[in-house]
Amino acid sequence: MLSQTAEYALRAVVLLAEQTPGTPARVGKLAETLDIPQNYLSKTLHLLALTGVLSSARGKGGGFMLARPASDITLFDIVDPFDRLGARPACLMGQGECSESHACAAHATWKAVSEQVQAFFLQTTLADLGKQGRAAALRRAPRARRTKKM
Amino acid sequence: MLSQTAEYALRAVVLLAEQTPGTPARVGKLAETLDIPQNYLSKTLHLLALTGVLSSARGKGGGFMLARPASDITLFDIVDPFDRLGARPACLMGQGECSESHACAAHATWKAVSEQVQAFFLQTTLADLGKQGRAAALRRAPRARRTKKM
DNA sequence: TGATAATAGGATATTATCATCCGATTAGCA
DNA sequence: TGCTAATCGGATGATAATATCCTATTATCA
Repeated sequence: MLSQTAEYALRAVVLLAEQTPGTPARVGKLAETLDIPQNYLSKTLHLLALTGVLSSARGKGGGFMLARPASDITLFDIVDPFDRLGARPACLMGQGECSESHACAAHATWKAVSEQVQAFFLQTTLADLGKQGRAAALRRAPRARRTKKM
Repeated sequence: MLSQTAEYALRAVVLLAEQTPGTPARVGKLAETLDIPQNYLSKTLHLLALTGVLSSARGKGGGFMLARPASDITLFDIVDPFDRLGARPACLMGQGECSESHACAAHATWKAVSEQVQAFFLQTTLADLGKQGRAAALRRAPRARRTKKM
């Protein structure tokens, strides 16, 4: 679903959200905890600093930390710089223009599902991830109708 | 959302479903119509023939055609050989085991959305794609709450 | 039975993603 | 002001996905 890079970013930011606010965390420590290549994570987090999700401090005692409250950071903010969730052509079949009027074969059916995915990333904040218990407010999906063949 | 290969497969099979049944279509013609590299499409369709979705005939007058009625072929059947939709670890954060008991931070929230996506592929058949008009039976997703920053 | 039209499929090239290396830059502290 | 700890970031290497090439195989038809 997500690229490796976006997944790294997500895991690192979730970890940062658990840190005591105001104190930056070193990339080396994060990378070790999460088992992610350090230099790679460094660049990934750097990009998130450029987009305003994180703030970074160089030099001794430096590191990365959230740039704003967890409740103000959506999963979209974290993932989009890497996976372009927004710019993605919503069309399943890769058709250039696939609007209501000029729809591809899968358009109508896919659109509803696709919007739910986008809404999830746009609406879920870092803070929401903490409260796992009552997060099942989202209604469950219906069970699959057929079993796989193959 | 889908890999290039899976998208090619989907578009080709949709086109095959529109063909008059019983008469195989040549890869060369399909590739030209869909603007897909011919040799690449050839292998893609060959794999679908191996999984039983298509049947193929060699020699003069040969080609590919659906192996069973369009209403018996789900999008999952077409896409899974390439993108392993089923085997995909359902965990957003790439955590190895992410069950109800030992859940990652995003588990509960993501699960509902993820299941809707899977259900879409499992339930939607090639035949369904034809009837676009009334396909909006699937309820619409709620509108996004926040606007993007960046 | 030979010519022709089609898929079958291995080998290989191309491209994008993922990852590493290492020097440059910056900030804190003695 | 020099030493050290950290990010910054370009260059480069490794791996997987995508695409092409070319020959083998199979079936139809004259």
